[in-house]
Amino acid sequence: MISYEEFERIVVDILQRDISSNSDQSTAIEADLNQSLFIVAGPGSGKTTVIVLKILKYIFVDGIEPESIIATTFTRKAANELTSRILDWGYKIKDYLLAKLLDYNIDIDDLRKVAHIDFNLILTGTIDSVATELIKINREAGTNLPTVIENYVAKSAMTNIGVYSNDRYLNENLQEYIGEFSEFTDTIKNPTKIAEGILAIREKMYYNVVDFDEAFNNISDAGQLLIKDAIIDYENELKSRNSIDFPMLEKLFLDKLDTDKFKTYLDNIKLILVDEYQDTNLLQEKIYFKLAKGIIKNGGNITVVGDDDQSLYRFRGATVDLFTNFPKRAREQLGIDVKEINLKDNYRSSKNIINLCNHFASLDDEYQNARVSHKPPIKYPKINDDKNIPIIGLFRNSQDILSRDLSTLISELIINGTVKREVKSIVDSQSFELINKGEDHSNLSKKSKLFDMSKKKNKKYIELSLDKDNGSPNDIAFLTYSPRELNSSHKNKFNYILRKNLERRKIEVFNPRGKEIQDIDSVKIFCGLILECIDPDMNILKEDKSIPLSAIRSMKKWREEAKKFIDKNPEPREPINLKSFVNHWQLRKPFNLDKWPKYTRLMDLAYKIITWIDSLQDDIEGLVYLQAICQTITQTGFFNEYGSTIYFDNPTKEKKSIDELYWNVFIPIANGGLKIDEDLFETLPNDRLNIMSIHQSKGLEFPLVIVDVGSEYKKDLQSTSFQRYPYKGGGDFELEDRIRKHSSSLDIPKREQLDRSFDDLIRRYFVAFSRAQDVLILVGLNSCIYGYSSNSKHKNIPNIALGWNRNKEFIGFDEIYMI
DNA sequence: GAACAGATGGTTTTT
DNA sequence: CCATCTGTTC
Repeated sequence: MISYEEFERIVVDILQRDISSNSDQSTAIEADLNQSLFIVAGPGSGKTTVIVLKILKYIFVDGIEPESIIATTFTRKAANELTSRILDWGYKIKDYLLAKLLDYNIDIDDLRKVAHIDFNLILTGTIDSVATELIKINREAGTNLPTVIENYVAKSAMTNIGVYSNDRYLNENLQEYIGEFSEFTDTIKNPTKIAEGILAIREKMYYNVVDFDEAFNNISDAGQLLIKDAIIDYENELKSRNSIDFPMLEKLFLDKLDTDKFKTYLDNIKLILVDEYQDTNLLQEKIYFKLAKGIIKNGGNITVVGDDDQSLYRFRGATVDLFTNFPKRAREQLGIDVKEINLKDNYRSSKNIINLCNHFASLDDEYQNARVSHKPPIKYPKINDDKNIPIIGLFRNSQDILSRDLSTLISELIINGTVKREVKSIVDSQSFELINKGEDHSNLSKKSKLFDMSKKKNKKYIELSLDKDNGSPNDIAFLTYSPRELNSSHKNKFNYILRKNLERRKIEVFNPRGKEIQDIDSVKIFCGLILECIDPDMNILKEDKSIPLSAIRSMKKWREEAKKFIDKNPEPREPINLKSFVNHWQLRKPFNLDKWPKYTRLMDLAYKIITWIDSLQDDIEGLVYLQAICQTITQTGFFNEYGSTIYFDNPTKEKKSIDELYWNVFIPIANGGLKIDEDLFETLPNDRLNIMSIHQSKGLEFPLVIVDVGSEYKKDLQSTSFQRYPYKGGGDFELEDRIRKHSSSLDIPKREQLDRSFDDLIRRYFVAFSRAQDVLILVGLNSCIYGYSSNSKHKNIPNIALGWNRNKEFIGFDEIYMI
């Protein structure tokens, strides 16, 4: 339709993107239709731009039909962004071309072709959404499409059908087998946890394409036999309801691709583009390769884009080797030559931040063996650099002081638009070396010339500023290993203290994952009130000896809070107040009715109780919590005998139906099995400071990024080591190894479990550091940098995020300006 | 209410 | 492994 040169010109004119200025990008976009590509795209290298322009180039220059293109990515959020970018840019170019063709009245055929382009026909989405869509389009006439169930439904089904039935959870062999994947204990007795364990094993079997029959036939271990039974029962239950879960969906799609119905479809596709390919697992690779076979026959190509350094989804069966070895695997299985392109120019971050990221990625020698071979460092293409602020360190003696100083810094910056701090010292590699040798604190300043600034005459200052017109808390992100505000024993963690400090300074914080739903006050009262009504003296609770103690504790707490709440005599008091309502329920004494009903749905009781709890009806966050609870009540009712209904017609039935509610609704809530749908929070005002886990920050960027590298580490404790310096691989890696033995085409991972654990940690902090555009602040306790003293010995806390390597050498960073 | 034994649980993340 | 909670005993 148009030449590539014209396409390039239009992109400059209409989209203000100069492709030709970046040779890596233009090679990727310009490539011929039959040239498959392996694009290694470092952070901030504009990979979405490349993907979108590559698609548009094939449409406008090569005349490829949009319906013969598939583009997938890893998360729904990223998929939405990709789709809207394609539509936005695609229609901008189309409109421009139409106007131009009309003006000059060049070629009526061309005009017709351009006018007919419908970008909505490009199949974009996650692999699962694409699978669902294609299964739907290509289904046999008259077949019923299965419903895909969400994780919490799967968990409830596995708990009920797989673990609770036949009292499997009481079997010691099963408890021990699941316990083998736990770091600290030998047996797991909690039925919900056992169900999670079985689901994890099963999911890994799917994702590593294990032959189930073969694996199941060779079992002798009693625990494994029970797992097999649980999996079979679970799958039969789903089948009988025409439901599938996510792993089954991908397997189904792979199988369907072999059927005749799909043949016509495969004969017509010409391009598949996969983003975030480093997070692909074997099952997904098989799907992509099967699609690619058809595509290559049609003269098209498969292009994968990703960054091995940002692979964070091992828990989903992702294997970074599939990415690093993609050219080799494609040659062997598809018989094609794939061209490797490195997008190394970074348009996101300042020079200092890029230097830090490069340095960080190269600190650890062993890590280099896990990366794409000969990977070039990230480059900084800009010439003019007015703001090149050094990496800043904010370290204090206690969490209180740290949160106070950090929150004053943030609030001054947001409220005044600018903030200035004196540089106390500069920690450089020389001082790192001395610290590593265990030098006395007071000796350091003498030996390392840069170390102590406080006595110098020319004091140094660092000044930060936010964009005057557009600056907002949104420009700042606080990244942490865990966004939790409370620990397992409900004690406040640093995130909580920080949030309180910020709120005191009028900075609102957004941290939906900070609290589990069972820690929300109104939820505790709500659940406590329901329990008070249905099981007044806890008789049923006490009788059921298998309820985990931790759940009993939480439920007792809820009841106490509920009783306190009843004593407050909340509104409404007419026609009946809360106290008498609960009383009537406890005595099963009808109110406004002739006799007590034969049965009541739990939802009906729940809706009545809500009338006394304002926050669950009025504020947005309350409504989200309420919705999560109601969902649990209705959805889990699906898989059990009484269906979230209490029967009063005979005492045994009443007891059993209430006991079932404990298992299906209240124990999961108490054990934290309930997840809140974060999309529902989107109605919240967006001028809040984000506290998020590093995972959540993937794909995002912020002008100012604060990374928590050690707010919780006072000592070198084993319990925190997996967050900073693992001493062993852990259960996930053990499971990975065991499942891989049975995998159809993947070997047992070559790297040791411990090495993989280190690799993952390095990748995580690489992602964290590379989110920053202008300023990166590392925060933590002083003990993380200067060590802690115990029995007058100077001790260090090894920490990957602060520049240790896996040989326990403290290499550190080039320079950190301590404020 | 102190001192102690025994139990308990421990991160992240997606479709 | 270890911090923390619960329950018991003096």
